[in-house]
Amino acid sequence: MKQTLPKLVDVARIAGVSTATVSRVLNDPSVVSESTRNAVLEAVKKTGYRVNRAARNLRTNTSKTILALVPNISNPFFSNILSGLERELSAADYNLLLSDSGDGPMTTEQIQGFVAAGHADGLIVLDGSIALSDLEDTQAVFPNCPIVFVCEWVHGFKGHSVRSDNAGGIRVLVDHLWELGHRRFGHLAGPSSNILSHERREAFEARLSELKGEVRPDWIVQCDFSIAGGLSAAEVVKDLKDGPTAWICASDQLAFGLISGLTRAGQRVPLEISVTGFDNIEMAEVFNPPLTTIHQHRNKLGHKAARCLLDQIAQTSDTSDGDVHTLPVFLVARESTGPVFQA
Amino acid sequence: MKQTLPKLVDVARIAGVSTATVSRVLNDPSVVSESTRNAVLEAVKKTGYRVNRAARNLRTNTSKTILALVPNISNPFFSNILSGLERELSAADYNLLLSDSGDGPMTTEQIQGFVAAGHADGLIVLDGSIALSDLEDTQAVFPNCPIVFVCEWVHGFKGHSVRSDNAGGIRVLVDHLWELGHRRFGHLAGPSSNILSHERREAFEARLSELKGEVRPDWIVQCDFSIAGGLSAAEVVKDLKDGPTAWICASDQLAFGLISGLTRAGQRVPLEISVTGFDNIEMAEVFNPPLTTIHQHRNKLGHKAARCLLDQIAQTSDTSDGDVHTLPVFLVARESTGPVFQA
DNA sequence: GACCCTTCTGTAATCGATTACATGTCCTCC
DNA sequence: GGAGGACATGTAATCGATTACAGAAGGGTC
Repeated sequence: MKQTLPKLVDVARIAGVSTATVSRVLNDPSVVSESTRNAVLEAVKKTGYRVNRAARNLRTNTSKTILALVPNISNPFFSNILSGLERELSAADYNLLLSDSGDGPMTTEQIQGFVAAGHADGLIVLDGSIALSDLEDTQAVFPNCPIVFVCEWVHGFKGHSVRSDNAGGIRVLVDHLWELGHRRFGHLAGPSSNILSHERREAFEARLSELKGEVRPDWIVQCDFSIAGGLSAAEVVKDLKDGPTAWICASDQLAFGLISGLTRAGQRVPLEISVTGFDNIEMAEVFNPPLTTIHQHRNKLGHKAARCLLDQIAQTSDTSDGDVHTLPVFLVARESTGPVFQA
Repeated sequence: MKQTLPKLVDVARIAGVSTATVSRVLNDPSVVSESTRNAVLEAVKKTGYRVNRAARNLRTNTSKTILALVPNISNPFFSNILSGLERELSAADYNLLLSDSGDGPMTTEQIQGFVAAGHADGLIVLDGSIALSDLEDTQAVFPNCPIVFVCEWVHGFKGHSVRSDNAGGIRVLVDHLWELGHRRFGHLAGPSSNILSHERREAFEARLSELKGEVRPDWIVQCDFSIAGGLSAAEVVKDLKDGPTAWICASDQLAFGLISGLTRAGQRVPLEISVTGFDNIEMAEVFNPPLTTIHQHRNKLGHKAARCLLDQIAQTSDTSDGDVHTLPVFLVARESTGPVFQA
């Protein structure tokens, strides 16, 4: 019953050639004459031969595998990026190995363990909480294993990085609300450890300053990026006297939580308070009220990162250090924002 | 610069033993005397040695890798299951290889290509649209590669399968609405090709019949599982004269779409129409109105499937065919359902 | 005809681990 | 003292592909 799989040598025997020739037909067909090539291909078909990846990997010292480090796979935002990644990689005949970095940042040990274990040809990192030194150690030990960041990134890291125009998005949101007459702005920021939180918060403060608006530190609330974060922020925020008339949230999920909490507390969005999100996840359109937010091209982020990594693998020259690819974003104005409330 | 990685033979030289002994220390420490074991471990530490997986895989004919076939990675419902999977697998020192089966069911060729390519030790399938014959072919060619279905499944397939109690969930929903006084029920079903659609639809009809309720085929609308599906169903449904007072949707996303569409059309949920979902995704709690739905333990589904697969890999005896593990679900009653409308 | 080039194919070493088998040592027991 | 067993370790074959190198065959030029 346990019929062993056909091997290269079986194909060679049937085709009446050497293993070297079979291998050449598979890897570089042009160097083999047409007649032998056809004979070999026929033998391949007849035997149903498939290359043993382990053997090839051992010999060529590659794995045709890319490892993705994700802080939390179950986050729908990441899954969209993975989808883009997977599509691009599988088109290039690469496999996608997935690893959830779980709670807390990963250590050098873990990263290198993963690389060595999966023998990955490259790393896609969606987790900006990794220490710079760990990354540099990894690069030192595996100089031929390029690392590309998507969405998040790490300051000072020399390597490619693909991200959305976070600051631009926030700026557009502030402007949108400003034009609607809002002057008192609040911000639900992401966790302080997160680079996107910083980026968005800074952009928020900067744009507000440019417009000569008031930046009130007590109107900047730090939460995690989840719905629950938004809900608990609402508890704090709902009782503010003369509080913000507009809240800019660092993610759609935060915005959902906030709106939900405010609504329960009897406040009307957008009539009394305007709220914006960031990401434009699918839900934003059907939420009640439909959410004004910033659209990120998540699939494209994944695509681009994959391309970027594959390019680096292809060209052995690693001269290209530190390109930052920033993808544009755009405002999707829906009904969670409106003119400032006239009592 | 390109310092080659330390190999087994390097460790052996430094520890003053043979490669066989080093290998034994790494794989079955108990057979080696304590003194040599310590010497070897020290040498391992000193060199920073890590086993070359490709070599090991080649020699042992295993890969310590599980391949997950997912219909659509970007679906947040799946990503939660993946998360459970990943956690369990990585705890057992297995890798998770991800493959998006994309549009349309996969062919034998593709499946086997993936198995052979990734040289997976096992398969987790979340896609019920694969043909039975393709699965059986795969089992014939790779008898040592167990296949476990999660969430979805394929009729007639001999093998383990982990799923939620879909019928039970629907039954509870019908009863819940029945008790609220509803007698005219509609159902937004998933795509006809999907096994869950069937299961849930049949349970819907069965329970309604048991209660001596009326099953109206024209009140059963087929959509895909997406938000967009619910929105377009709303277009059809909103103009029904004396239509259902309660809609049971085959997924939360459908319910969101439906509620959103109905609300836009001026109908009030739950005052005039009650709507239920299925899944209890995070969003259900903060949706407006909060969604009455069935909670599925998605993480647990992933966990269980992984355990199930690992168990099969561990025991070489493949006597165990066809266990179905059904996980319980429960009703989460929120505000999208209410007593039947009295005009 | 001699020489060289091009084109195609075969031989055999190699990647880095695992493991069957052989060997050696030491201990126990009759 | 010798047989037998338990335990620890080493030797070398092996997994299945890739590829450097060598060799053969054919063709063109002087």
